[in-house]
Amino acid sequence: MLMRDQGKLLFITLQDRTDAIQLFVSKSVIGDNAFDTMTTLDLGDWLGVTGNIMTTRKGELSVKVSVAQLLAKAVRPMPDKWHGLTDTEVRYRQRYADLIVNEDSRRVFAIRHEIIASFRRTLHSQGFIEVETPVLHVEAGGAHARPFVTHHNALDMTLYLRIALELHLKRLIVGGMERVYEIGRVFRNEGISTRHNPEFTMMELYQAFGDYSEVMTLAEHLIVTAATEATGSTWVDIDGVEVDLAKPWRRVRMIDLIEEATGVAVHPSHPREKLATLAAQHGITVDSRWGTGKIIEELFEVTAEAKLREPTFVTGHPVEISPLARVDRNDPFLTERFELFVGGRELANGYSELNDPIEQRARFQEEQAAKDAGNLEAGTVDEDYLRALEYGMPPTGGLGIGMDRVTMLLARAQSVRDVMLFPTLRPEDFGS
RNA sequence: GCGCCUUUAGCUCAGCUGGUAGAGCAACGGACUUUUAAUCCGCAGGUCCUGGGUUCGAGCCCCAGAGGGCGCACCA
Repeated sequence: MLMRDQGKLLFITLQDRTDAIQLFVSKSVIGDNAFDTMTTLDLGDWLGVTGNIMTTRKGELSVKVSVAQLLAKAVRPMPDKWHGLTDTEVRYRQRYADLIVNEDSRRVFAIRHEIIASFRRTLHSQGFIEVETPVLHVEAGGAHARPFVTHHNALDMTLYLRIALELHLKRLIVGGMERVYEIGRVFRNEGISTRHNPEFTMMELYQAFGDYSEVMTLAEHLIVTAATEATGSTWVDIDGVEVDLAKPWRRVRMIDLIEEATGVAVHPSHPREKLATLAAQHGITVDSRWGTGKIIEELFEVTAEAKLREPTFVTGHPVEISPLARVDRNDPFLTERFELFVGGRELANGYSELNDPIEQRARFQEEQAAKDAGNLEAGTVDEDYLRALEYGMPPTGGLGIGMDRVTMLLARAQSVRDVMLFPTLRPEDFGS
């Protein structure tokens, strides 16, 4: 609440999560004692009132207070009522204070909620079942990332916080659930930036009898629908330019984007020496362990990725960098995979799932070999997952969307910390 | 991990060539019966992020450290 004291009259702005209303408090109405108590109220106190609706002379809809009750006292001084709270560190550490004071902060988290609710409605309407899978993993698979490591005392075993939802959800496709999704936290033990927080929220879905093309269509539908339902518009700001998400999104192969950018046609089947030379010309230090697929990915990241302002599905990732994706039915060196880029940022990733247990084992073994050679992000052989595939997984399309980044886009936030209620920070020093 | 920037009252910020710390709002005391962050008068409020150093004297200069921001790296 915020008070304007006028002697024998008080004007108080009372605010809750939905709106604000003015209170009109007259000394002659509530009596001297009650009035004196009211004048001791402070900015931020929680107040309950009863009274009649009235309009003041200036036309402000108000509650003419007959009874008021202090519900809770704000003992700590509120931030400045005009300038608000702008110190980013305090806004992130003391989100409660930020939310009390900054309407824009409340707006961002309202949008975040509406986006997630919209996703759930869309998926529900298309027959997807929401599930929950383990956060504590015996092996951290489904993505290339360094995991957080923890320990279970009673079982005396090492456990990893999940880096992806993928492998458990596909076990459920094997189990015949056909359309499943999970919206959940994943953890990656890596750097922090305006686009990265160690824990973040992913939505992953798997659709039996689908493929990467159908899943791209679904990704587009999910995000455009969420934009409309959460913000009332399909327009977003990308690097200062207004872009309409409703315009159909381009689909283009990674190797074609590299050719656009460099003027040189590339393909994972080309001689490694040729690709390594091209990469070096673009300032890439080529690691001796990289195959042609990894070099192509690096070329894409350096020459093309940052230019992808408008929503773009980049497709056809090399097999080498896509251990869980099915090989392209028309090109044995590429996969039926895509990543969605908006404003130069990756928002989503998906593919036609690899469902051949023999080929999957071979891919896992390559991952394991890379890990043994010192690649900390490489995967391992997940025997239970292979056993699941041996029971038979139907052709399946899979999709993962970074919910925080979608929220950044739709809420027009500049940092991922602005769309997470409690971003990861170093611990605060409270003295001793 | 590297670079740049930043840290002064509860909040938002000033603080000159090094001379002993300020404003507005909030708080506190008082006046006011139709105000819209913003009436008027008065009063109080400080580990100038921390620790060293230079100096007669440091918020300011130097060194080291801490928190935060941004960029790079990392993040398929």
